[in-house]
Amino acid sequence: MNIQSPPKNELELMQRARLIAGYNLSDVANRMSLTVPQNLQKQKGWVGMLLECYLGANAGSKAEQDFAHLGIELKTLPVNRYGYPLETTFVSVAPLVANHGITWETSHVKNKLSKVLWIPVEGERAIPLALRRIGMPILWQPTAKQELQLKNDWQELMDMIVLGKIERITARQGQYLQIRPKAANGKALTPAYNENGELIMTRPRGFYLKKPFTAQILSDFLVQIHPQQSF
DNA sequence: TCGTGATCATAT
DNA sequence: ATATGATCACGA
Repeated sequence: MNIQSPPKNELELMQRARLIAGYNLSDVANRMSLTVPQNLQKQKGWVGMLLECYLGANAGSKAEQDFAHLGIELKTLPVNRYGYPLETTFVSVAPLVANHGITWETSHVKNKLSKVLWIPVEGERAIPLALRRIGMPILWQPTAKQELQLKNDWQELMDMIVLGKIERITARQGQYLQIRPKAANGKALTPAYNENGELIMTRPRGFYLKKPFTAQILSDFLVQIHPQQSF
C-alpha cells in the first residue's frame, strides 16, 4: 500500500481531508493501492484505518492522538442519509484500576476529545462499502458547555468505578458519555474492584459518545457554513 | 426499529 | 491482555 507522510500542520491536514470529500471509499482505496472488503463484518475498523492511512496518521497502536504533533484526534463517523450518526463513537478504554488521582483534566477522555477531526462517511448497509461517500471534514473543539456535559458524565461514571460499582454501570447512564464493553469477545477479562474493595475480573469497558452528542457536532457545523438557513 | 451488550481485525 | 480502529446483531 502507499504511505502518506504526516501532515506538517493543521492546514495541510485539513486540505488533505477536503480533497476526498465527495469521493467514495473505493476512490481512496484505489489511490492507496488497497482493496475494499465486501462489508465491515470482519473488518469493523477498516474505514477508520483507510482514512488514517490516507491522511498520514502515525499508524500503529500507539496511545493518544492520531496526530500527536498537531494535538488532533481523527474519528470517522458513519451517518445515515440525513447525516445522523449510525453508531456511537468509541473514545478510550475505561481505567478500572489504578485510577486514583485521575481527574477530568488528566483523563484520556478529555485529552482525546480536546480537538477532533470528524469525517462523516455514508454508513447505511444498503450502500455497498466501496460506494459509500466521504463527507466534509469537521475540525472540532468542545464548547465550554459540551465539555461540562462530558465532564459531568465522566465524573459520575468514574465515581462508580472507584466505588467498586463497575458491574452496576449500564450503557443507559450518562447523558452524552456512556460506558460499554470493549473487548475482543466475552471471554476477555481485566482486573477491577468490587463494592467490597476486592479484586475481581470483569469485561474490559470503554467510554463512548452517544449519538445525540456527535449529531450536535455535525449540526453545529452545518449552521456555521449555512447561517442563513439555520431555522 | 434501535440501543445495549457483544464482537472483529491487527499490532505490540 | 491492552491498545488501536470501530460495527455487529439480537432482545426489548
